[in-house]
Amino acid sequence: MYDHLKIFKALGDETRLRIVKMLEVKKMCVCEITSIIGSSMPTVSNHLKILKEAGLVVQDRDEKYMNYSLISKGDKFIDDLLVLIKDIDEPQTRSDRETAIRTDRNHIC
Amino acid sequence: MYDHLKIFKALGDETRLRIVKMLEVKKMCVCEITSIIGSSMPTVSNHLKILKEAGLVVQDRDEKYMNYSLISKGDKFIDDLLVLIKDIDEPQTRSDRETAIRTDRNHIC
DNA sequence: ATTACATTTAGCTAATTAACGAAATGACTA
DNA sequence: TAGTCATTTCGTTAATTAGCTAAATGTAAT
Repeated sequence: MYDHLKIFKALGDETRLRIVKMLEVKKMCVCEITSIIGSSMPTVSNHLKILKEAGLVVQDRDEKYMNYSLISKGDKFIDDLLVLIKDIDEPQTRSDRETAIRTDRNHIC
Repeated sequence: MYDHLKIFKALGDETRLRIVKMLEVKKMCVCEITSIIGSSMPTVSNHLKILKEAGLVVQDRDEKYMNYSLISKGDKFIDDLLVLIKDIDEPQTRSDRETAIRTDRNHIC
């Protein structure tokens, strides 16, 4: 499967698009994302893997947490795509972003 | 399902991405597309419906043929996305485009 | 070492998706 | 009205996908 197809497949899933839109506002660890998405941790972890393999997100460890964030300087196609996605403003993902801002990982994880 | 998700789902299928890339080079009727894609006409017709409902392609009748083409002036998100997609150059879709140029509907349909 | 966060695997549902052939229907042309 | 291109529907099959729980493993901090 070629890269661009992989990218569109990654984004063509509601849960993964929700995750991408949340990561626009802040870096998040798996358990924060899990608490907002409402799926199990293995499920969320797998979605993150798919996003990572599509080149959309990157991970870095922050002490005991694994932080996920949108890739900042990657492929031109992906950078431009992420700019386009920033303009998406839709009730579910907006609510997720507001929740994400209010969420403190020290209370959740 | 909200619009942007519908768009990514439409593009997250190899056959439909092939169709989009072919439509970059010319308007095509269903039987031309069918002959290049190699699926049955009902199948291709359904893919075109999905692309149409995502707002990516439009149709217009040209005599006995139904021409499909990429939307030229639509939603800003879609316009920008189609610009990004233009840069995709990958063996399968390139070959499709070359075939499309060489294809004469009067011989095929 | 133990704890905490994360990932992976396995085995399992359930839902969705893509495809087919065949047949009926539409839409338009000649 | 007969022919052609296109669409839709039906019934079916096969593959993929998303989700779960449970359990094992990895990784790093305390």
